[in-house]
Amino acid sequence: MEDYRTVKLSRRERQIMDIIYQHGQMSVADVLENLPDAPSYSTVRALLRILEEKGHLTHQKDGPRYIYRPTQPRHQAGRSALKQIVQTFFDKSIEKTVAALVSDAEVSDEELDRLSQLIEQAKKGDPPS
Amino acid sequence: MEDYRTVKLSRRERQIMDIIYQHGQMSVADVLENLPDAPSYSTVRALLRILEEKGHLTHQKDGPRYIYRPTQPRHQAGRSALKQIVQTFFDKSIEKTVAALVSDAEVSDEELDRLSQLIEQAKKGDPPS
DNA sequence: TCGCACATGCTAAAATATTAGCATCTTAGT
DNA sequence: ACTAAGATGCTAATATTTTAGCATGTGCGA
Repeated sequence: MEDYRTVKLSRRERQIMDIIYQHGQMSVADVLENLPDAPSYSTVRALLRILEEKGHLTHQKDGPRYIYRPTQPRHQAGRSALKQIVQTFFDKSIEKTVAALVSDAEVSDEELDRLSQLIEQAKKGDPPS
Repeated sequence: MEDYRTVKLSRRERQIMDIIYQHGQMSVADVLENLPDAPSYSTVRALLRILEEKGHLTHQKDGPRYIYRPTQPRHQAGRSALKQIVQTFFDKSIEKTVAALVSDAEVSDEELDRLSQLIEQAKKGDPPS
């Protein structure tokens, strides 16, 4: 699946997708609150409708209002987005990418330990065939 | 510094920035070649000019042609982009992000070993004050 | 139940992004 | 030095995005 962030999406559309992925699901009002340089309510509604037409969102009714959420699962969208970043900025190298992540200075020793475990598991759990 | 991918950039503008970050520096013709749904030469030139006006690119002359490259260093832009992804898709968790990276199945054992080393170094090299 | 608050449906205007074309300049080779 | 190939400067048309406004529907509390 193609990363929606590289797909033919306009600036506002991308902003909205990002916000909704971050929160899981949102009403129009929720999106409006979280949108930088917030436009009008109507504007947000129009964009949500377009994103639904394009197949990136669905909505369900919650009382009088619509609740929107992504059609593509979050983890899957995250993977694609990550892949795109790795390719663009880190020469497709997982190593360089992780290096950038852990050099953030705000990563605690506990977290680093958990990362070590994570990698050990990856080694055992998914050996090359 | 703000991630240029979340900044007020149009679809084409972002595409171009990504391509140039991926390659380091490029001529107009280079960009054109690498642009999906390639428009005309003039179009690409116009976009490069706009991106330069906005401060995201600079150019220098190389013989008869312009060579464009980003004003913000690649590693810095990469960090910002990564941060944005971590926030949007992985609940700001480095751990979840790395988990997604190493579960890619195409990560070799050698690479996983290097990752382990990387994390050990991070633990020793940058202890919390 | 009734009405108000607040939601959506729809349409259309304004702003911005995208594109192309022509005139002009500059380099590299003859 | 001259010229052809190919680059940029500039301007303007087209397409798309972004926005707002008004009419209409719907749920919840008095």
